[in-house]
Amino acid sequence: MRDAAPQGTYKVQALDRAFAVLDLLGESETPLGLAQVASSLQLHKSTAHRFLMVLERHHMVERTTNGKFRLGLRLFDFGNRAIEQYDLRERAQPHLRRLVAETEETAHLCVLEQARVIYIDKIEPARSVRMITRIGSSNPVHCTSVGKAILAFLPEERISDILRRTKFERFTQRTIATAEALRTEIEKTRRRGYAVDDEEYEEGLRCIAVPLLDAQRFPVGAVSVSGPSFRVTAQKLPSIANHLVQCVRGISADMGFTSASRNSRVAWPA
Amino acid sequence: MRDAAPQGTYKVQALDRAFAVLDLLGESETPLGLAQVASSLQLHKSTAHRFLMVLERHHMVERTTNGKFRLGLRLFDFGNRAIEQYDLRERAQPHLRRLVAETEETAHLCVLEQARVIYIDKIEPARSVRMITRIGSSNPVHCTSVGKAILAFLPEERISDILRRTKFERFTQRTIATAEALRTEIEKTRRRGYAVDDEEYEEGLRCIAVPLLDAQRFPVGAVSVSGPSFRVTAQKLPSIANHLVQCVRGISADMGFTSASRNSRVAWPA
DNA sequence: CATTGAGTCCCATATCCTGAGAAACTGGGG
DNA sequence: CCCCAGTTTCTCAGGATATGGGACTCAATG
Repeated sequence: MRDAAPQGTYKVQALDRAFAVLDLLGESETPLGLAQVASSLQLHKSTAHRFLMVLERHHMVERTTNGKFRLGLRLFDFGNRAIEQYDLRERAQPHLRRLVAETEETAHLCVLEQARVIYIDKIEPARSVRMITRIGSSNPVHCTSVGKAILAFLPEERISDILRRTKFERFTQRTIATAEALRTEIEKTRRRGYAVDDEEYEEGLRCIAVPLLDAQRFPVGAVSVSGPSFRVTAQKLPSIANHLVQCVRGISADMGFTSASRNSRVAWPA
Repeated sequence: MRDAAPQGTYKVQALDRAFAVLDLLGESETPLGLAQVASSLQLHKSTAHRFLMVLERHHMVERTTNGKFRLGLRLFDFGNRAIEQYDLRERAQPHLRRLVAETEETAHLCVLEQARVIYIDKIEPARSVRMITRIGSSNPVHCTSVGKAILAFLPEERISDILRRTKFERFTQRTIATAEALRTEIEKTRRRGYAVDDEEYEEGLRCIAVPLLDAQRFPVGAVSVSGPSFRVTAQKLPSIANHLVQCVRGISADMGFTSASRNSRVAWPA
């Protein structure tokens, strides 16, 4: 769905196909039968079958009792290992919880990957409309507060690279649809220190984000607070931003991102 | 590490290799360079390189700033999707939290996959020695309370199948090392309704588990409470077991596992 | 400056994957 | 009970596809 045509200089057909299978099963709400997989991906049934058997041997997919396929728990294992290397998530959690307690709105923790932001954690207030975000999923930068927050503190070179790769898809009336508009928005963000998404991604949803800077003032991620526009009003923005800044400061301290530049950045790449 | 030789009738070399790469990166504490990957897996430099490039294109691995490779966040995405299909985890969480509050020990939620148990959630008490379990990882059935709890309520056929496939690796002095011994242990578990792991997996760690039964009284998982032996004493076992039973009952109710047998089990395979 | 080791890239070859097709199931309905 | 349609499983020979030898670059080291 996201990147339908995985082209590139290096190719291993079998891998592209295998990931296409996993993608398909991941997108699907319900488990799929062999025939469905084969036809969806235009694979020969015997090819699809072989792939599924191999994937099953690796526990990347598993079969339900009625013989259909769905994603396997090995992926869950891998996912946890992957995220573990970012101990950011773990360290940030207590701070996020406090933030949620203070604001009573949903908080997200994100990092930038390539030209998109990935949600690596979400904390929801005790009772609230449940947000539809899925941890692990990614969004474009141009229509999210976290995207703009990170963008604003990136070196110019990275910014233009990312803007070049962004498609500026429209989601609502207010979605920022051009690179120029986003540039002025970034400027604004940089000045006031926090980014706002005012129903630019979803009707009725307002978000506000602050970047998380490492010792070199490089944005390693961002924290946001999101809620329905009628609760997250314009007047409340500064107050929420303040909570966000406190939260981010706490995380920075925990991560050892003190202003004194660290001697090595080996363990903490962008 | 776990299953070093992924043999089977169906084979796709490229996939086996790709997963070996992911495995390697997942096991490794630190990111690895191309040369390390190639030599660890006995792959040619150029082969390893191509795989890593393709995996990177799919975001299954990513490069740190110093050019080394580690697991990518796409895996995190997949992992979350995989676990989402088990809404068990989500539903169970509040109950687990309460259980942890009551017992002040760590709680785990597990399911059975093939012949091993997989930890799909872990809740830790506010302050406690941190347990080393990693969510998503799997353990054999014979040395864990959850394994025994599930085993005890499985149909005979499945039990013998699993016992046949278990290697009865020893971890401590007390590890149950034979199928016969495990059988009598299972019998005991069935009678008293809860399973105990008395330092059978790790020195000084005692666990107690209760199975989570669906409407057909089929064990879909298990919940356990674990803590240092000096706190989780023999006298406390019945009391903890009681909390566990309450917890599991709550989850069952939430999942709709009422005693009245449900009309369809399509959505809930083993 | 030579040397060593890591990473990137190209290309002819043989290996490994592909997909046609047939067999084995499954589960309705007549 | 039998047949049929749909699905899954299995086999095999041909050829597309991944393989790995090797050349090249770059950086670090002596």
